[in-house]
Amino acid sequence: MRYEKGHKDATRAHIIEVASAQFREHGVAAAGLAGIMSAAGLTNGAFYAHFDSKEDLVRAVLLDAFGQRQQRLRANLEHKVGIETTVRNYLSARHRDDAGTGCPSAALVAEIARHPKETRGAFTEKVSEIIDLLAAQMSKGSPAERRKRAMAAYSTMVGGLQLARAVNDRKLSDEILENAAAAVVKLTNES
Amino acid sequence: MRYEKGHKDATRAHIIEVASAQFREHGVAAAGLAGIMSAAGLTNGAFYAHFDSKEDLVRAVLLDAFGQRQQRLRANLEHKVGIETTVRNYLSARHRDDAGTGCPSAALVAEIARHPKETRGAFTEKVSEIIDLLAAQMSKGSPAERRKRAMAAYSTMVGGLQLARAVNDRKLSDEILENAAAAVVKLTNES
DNA sequence: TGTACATCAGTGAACGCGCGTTCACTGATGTAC
DNA sequence: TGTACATCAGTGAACGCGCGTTCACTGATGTAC
Repeated sequence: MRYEKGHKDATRAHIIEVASAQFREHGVAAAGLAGIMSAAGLTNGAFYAHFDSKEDLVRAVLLDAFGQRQQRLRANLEHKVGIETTVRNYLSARHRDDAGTGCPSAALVAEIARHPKETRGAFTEKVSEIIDLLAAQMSKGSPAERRKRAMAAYSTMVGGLQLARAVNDRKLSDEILENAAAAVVKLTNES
Repeated sequence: MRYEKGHKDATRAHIIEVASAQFREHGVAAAGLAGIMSAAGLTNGAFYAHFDSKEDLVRAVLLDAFGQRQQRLRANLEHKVGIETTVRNYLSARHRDDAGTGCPSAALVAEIARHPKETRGAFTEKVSEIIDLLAAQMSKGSPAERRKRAMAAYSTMVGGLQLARAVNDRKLSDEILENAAAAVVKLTNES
């Protein structure tokens, strides 16, 4: 073999990594395959040795990006990090200003709603798992009540981050982050 | 004159109306000018008699669509409709299933964040006014406190509606709407 | 009153461009005999 | 051991297509003289 074992898998993972950042930063539609492949150090023709279509890549990116976020949430759970820390990190200036490595929901949710059902299915599954992880970080209430509050919490987090990103006024943007975070913290501390 | 007085203004308004629906339904990037113009009963060449560029149309659409929503909120205020009704209408199955006539923030916020600063400026101004109108509907708390809660409320509404639209599972989608609405109602009734 | 010209909303073909996708090809390696 | 062939990740040009934008033109009307 010309390439060592595992080379192709590594290349695939690298394409996903590059695409993941570009999708979250510029949106799926605005990130072209030629740009992604050249940023990955390859030519555009090689793409179809790894993926069936751009849509196939979108699905792979969603699973990968959400998977990374789940790992972080699981680590938080294991180290008994409070949900307030999770929420404050999410609704932070750093997260607002670095979409490329941030939450896939905040970056892509509206676009996903217009994608084929396979893509939406992958998104749905991951969002449901994220909601469960948020619920697991809460201390008070029954599991069912916690999941309900986690849905509201995630809605506020995703919406607040997006509004803070879109708004052209630093002060208003900071206020949205702060007030959304305060509301989520309050909500999650109830029983 | 070949056309009666006001004809051009009416045509412009009609293009904005058609574009407004298409942008909210398919996104700005996915809605092409040729498709918008032909849906408006015109040919693509006529576009530039009304707008400088697609970006110019985006700004006009934002001002118009938000303006319509402001009118409805002002009418609610005048008729002393409770904020619970506003919130329940926003986080409803009908609003979820009809993006074309719905909230421009929920449909376009992530895309707006990637647009030029003039467009973001128009968005910012309108979002700030919407937040004020939500705050005005609240009964308890000082104006400053109400505006803070309105920011959190709007974040939850925008995020919840988007998640409900993207998710591929009717039950989960309904739950997100319900739990986001319950959290917003609770938040807005506090002092 | 009749004719020549100006106005202007809208037409429709064309522009260059980047998109997702296809495909004949390359070239380094492993395998068969 | 030496040679012919198979494998396969990656190359790079080309495909048709739709995009935003431009522009010479149309044709019905109002205006000037």
